[in-house]
Amino acid sequence: MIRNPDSGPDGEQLIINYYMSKEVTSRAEDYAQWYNDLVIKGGLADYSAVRGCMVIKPYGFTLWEHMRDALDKMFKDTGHVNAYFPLFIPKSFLSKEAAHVEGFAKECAVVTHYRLKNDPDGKGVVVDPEAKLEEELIVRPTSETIIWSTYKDWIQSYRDLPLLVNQWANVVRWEMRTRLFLRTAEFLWQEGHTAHATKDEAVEEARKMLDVYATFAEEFMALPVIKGVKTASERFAGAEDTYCIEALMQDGKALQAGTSHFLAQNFAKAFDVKFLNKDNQLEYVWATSWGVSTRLVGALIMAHSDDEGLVLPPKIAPLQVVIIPIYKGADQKAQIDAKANEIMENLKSKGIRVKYDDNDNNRPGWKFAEYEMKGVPVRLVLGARDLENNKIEVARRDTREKETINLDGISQYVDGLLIKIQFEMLQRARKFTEEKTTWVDTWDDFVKTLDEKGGFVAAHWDGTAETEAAIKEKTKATIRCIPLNNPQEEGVCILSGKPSKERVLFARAY
RNA sequence: CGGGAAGUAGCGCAGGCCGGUAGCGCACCUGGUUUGGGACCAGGGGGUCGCAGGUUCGAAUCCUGUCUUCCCGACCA
Repeated sequence: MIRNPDSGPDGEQLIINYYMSKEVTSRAEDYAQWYNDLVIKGGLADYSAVRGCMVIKPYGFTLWEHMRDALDKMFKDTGHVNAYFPLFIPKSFLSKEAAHVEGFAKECAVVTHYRLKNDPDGKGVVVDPEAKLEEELIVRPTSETIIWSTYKDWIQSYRDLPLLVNQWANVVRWEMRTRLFLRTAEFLWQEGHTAHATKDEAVEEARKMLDVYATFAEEFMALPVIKGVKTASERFAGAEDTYCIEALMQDGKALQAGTSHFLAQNFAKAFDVKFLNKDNQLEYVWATSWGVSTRLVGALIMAHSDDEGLVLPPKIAPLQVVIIPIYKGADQKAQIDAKANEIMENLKSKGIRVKYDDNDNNRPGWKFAEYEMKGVPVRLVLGARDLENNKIEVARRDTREKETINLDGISQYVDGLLIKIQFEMLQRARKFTEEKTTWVDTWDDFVKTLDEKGGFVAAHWDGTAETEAAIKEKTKATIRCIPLNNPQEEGVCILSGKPSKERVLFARAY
């Protein structure tokens, strides 16, 4: 089935070359196609036989695992524990919170039957009409309802609080239009669901988890984000406040990379979750929920990659270093093998994910291009000439710079280089985001900036949903967020001219 | 869900108008020569042409339906 299973670090089969085509559409030519090419040809994911669903391939899943593991540790470090709730939600649960059902009803997959039978006409199987469920089940689009129906049983007194639970799961939202990683009908994510005794504590939790997301995005994904709060119309269905991290992609469009919701007592009231406080009085519980998804992989691609392929930040790259030999004949090969294996062991002992690709089926140039496509941060090239001079060629993926380094101390050098690459990727992305953030004060400048420059546009807004909708209608731009700690400043709304106290961030978005 | 395009070997495509039993490049297998930016020679294997019906002596080709993907809109993480 799977041919050519290259062996990666610890025997993982990370690189599977189904796709041998060499061309990636350039960003300038067709940004959307460039993105698709990278996902497919970079070996991250494939289309599947199921509409709107993708297959995450080993290389892409390893990337996700590294993201997941880092986040999971951060959740645990902030006092959270993992649990698992059912995929199916009784239909009646969804309708208990009015705003929630309204937000999700249009994109729910529904289970109506529990059995198939042989087609009486002889071909295949059909749904058995006798096996209709009394109450249909919704495939979770998110788990607030099933979780809060459970929390009702878990929470009696203030001593049961706070309840800090996270789950890693798949969810289904029946999207009209899907895009690999960015919007698929089924996706992987984590959803944290917490219960608190006080409003302040719940708000603090929502803000804390937003900070966790922002820290993760910057430290691991090298993705600078803006922390903010959503306007009422962009709020999560059932939330009182939705916080978000917003990131800017290379094409100037914004992408919501994570959200954290202060749910107030909405779900507690819907599911009747009360606790006895210290004064022996019953109160409704305060709630939060927060999540990031495999969409982050899409963000990662669009923030850093280039026309040669993926560019992955070292901390989460499935492979951090690849070593490629160049040799003539078996004698040279043997010498190079010995040195390459020594380097590989040294790097592994530093915890670096490294692969020595001495596969003789492909020549060096082919491998260079292949690992550039896959976004491996550092490439080491070791040839007979290098061995003679006690040198090695070091190439970094992000800048495509090559240099020749003394072989002594190469593993320390690479260790440092990975840290440097991680840091510089963040610096570059941050500079890009800053340069693509424009302060404008007039409608004409607003439209012109969106059309010609893209990016975030910081402008005054009168605070009404009507104006927000009108701006979206006219320009396709939405209010991405009202930044946290936003400076207060007198001004007038760019559209209505009414007074405003602060600027908000507009952008066209994914 | 509306408009447009597409589906033929693992990948990229030709053939289709004009029906007659499928071809090219890359990849793959064998042998050899090679290896500092996607090598070359020779030989070889692989496809019920997305799927299901229909028309016909005969369908990749014509007709109908259906599934999937891409692009543009409306909805959303």
